[in-house]
Amino acid sequence: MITLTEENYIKAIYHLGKYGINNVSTNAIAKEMETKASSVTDMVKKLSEKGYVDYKKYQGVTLTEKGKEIAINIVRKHRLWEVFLVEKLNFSWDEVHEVAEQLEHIKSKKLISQLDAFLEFPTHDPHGDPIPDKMGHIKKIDKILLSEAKIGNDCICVGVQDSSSDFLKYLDKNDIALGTELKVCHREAFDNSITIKIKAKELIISNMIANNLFVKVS
Amino acid sequence: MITLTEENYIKAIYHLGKYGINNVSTNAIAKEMETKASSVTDMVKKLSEKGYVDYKKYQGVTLTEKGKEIAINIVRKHRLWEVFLVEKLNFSWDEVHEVAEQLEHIKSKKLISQLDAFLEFPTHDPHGDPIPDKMGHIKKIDKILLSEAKIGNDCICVGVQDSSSDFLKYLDKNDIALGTELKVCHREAFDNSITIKIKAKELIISNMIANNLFVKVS
DNA sequence: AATAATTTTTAGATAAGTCTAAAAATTATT
DNA sequence: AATAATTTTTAGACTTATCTAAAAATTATT
Repeated sequence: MITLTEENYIKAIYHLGKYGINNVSTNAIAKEMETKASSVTDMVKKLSEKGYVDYKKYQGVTLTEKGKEIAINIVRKHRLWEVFLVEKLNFSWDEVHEVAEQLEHIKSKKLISQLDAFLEFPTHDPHGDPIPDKMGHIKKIDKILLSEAKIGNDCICVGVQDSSSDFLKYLDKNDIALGTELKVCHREAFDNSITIKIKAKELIISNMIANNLFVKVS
Repeated sequence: MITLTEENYIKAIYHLGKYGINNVSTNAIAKEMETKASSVTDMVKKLSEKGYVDYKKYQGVTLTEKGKEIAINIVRKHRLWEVFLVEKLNFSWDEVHEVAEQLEHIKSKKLISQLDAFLEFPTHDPHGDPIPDKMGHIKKIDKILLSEAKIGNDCICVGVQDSSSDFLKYLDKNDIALGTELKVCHREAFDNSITIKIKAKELIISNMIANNLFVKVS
């Protein structure tokens, strides 16, 4: 059996490993998990013994296939629950994360397959992140950061990088949601802020915002 | 903060205390929790320090108001989730318990109040047990055991005492569900088995079955 | 290449929850 | 009312996951 703590470590390693980093460092995990490096070393040894990660002293860890399977399943559960909370229980997209963090650890194959069907097999969660299917396959969409879009591009919002409450509330306030169409009008050389047009309205967006919003160029 | 283990002990004490027993014994809790009496003593001391139970050595425990509140909230969550599983995710009534045991520990007030609304404020779970409302009030219905019904009584099934998979499957097999109407035709003096009539069909039911099925005499 | 800075690991301690075995208290039996 | 049986508690040990502080290894800097 796998414990809740083990699941959380595996999930953290998965998320850190996604960005091209193959040997996830002890310190990175400690930061992500808000714990101490020494605790991470202990846990990493345990995960290694159980076959969830490959680990060599001082070299960081990489998920094994077995570990990756578990991570993807947790991500799948997390994202399906997020869809449920937004679609069925009227949560807003900045409220779902904490609750989904709890729900993702519920163990029942039937629960998840039925939930998936009940939600009509959604492919993306409320933040635009893809939901792995039953087999663990993840559909990648060719999204770019709004900060990388070119002047004149017509775009459609497809996801967020940061899903903190503050960022999502900012988007809500400015009528930016997934599916919103916008045009990149101007980039200010000095601070890389950009002017975008949503419907008729113009809006100036800081580089930091543009760096956390994914779009698809149409 | 209250731990998962503490919640489970409080729930067990609540269920044991319901049947008129005021000072729930260490051994009874140990049996219910499938653990050892010594573990119970340790935990009961902790629950007492935290103000969830009144406890005097060798005298058993009673839930305080604070403890009862927690217990009722867990019961509410458990039963709401059971309704969700049956009504929305097509679980059968013998499959819901295990999963609800996990879901009942999810902490989010909004989740439960929204789930309650989504399910249209159900008053009973799939086994006929009442669902406490937001304030912890529990509506009692005047149900009796089928074994206590008199010959000639017209009854309607309103609940089960035992909700083990075996018992519920037996009921399914014999077309007995909540809401099913039946008439008590005959009681066999020797073994207290009774003959009931459901629609046109007659069925002989052992005393053990009749002792676990709640009915309302109409 | 030697030293400094950083990262990682080890060693030992702590808290939660459990266990076994033995002691103490309660309840039942003669 | 004394003894037997049962229940409950205590004492000490174990596991999981955490921590601090110090040691070891790696990486960066001069």
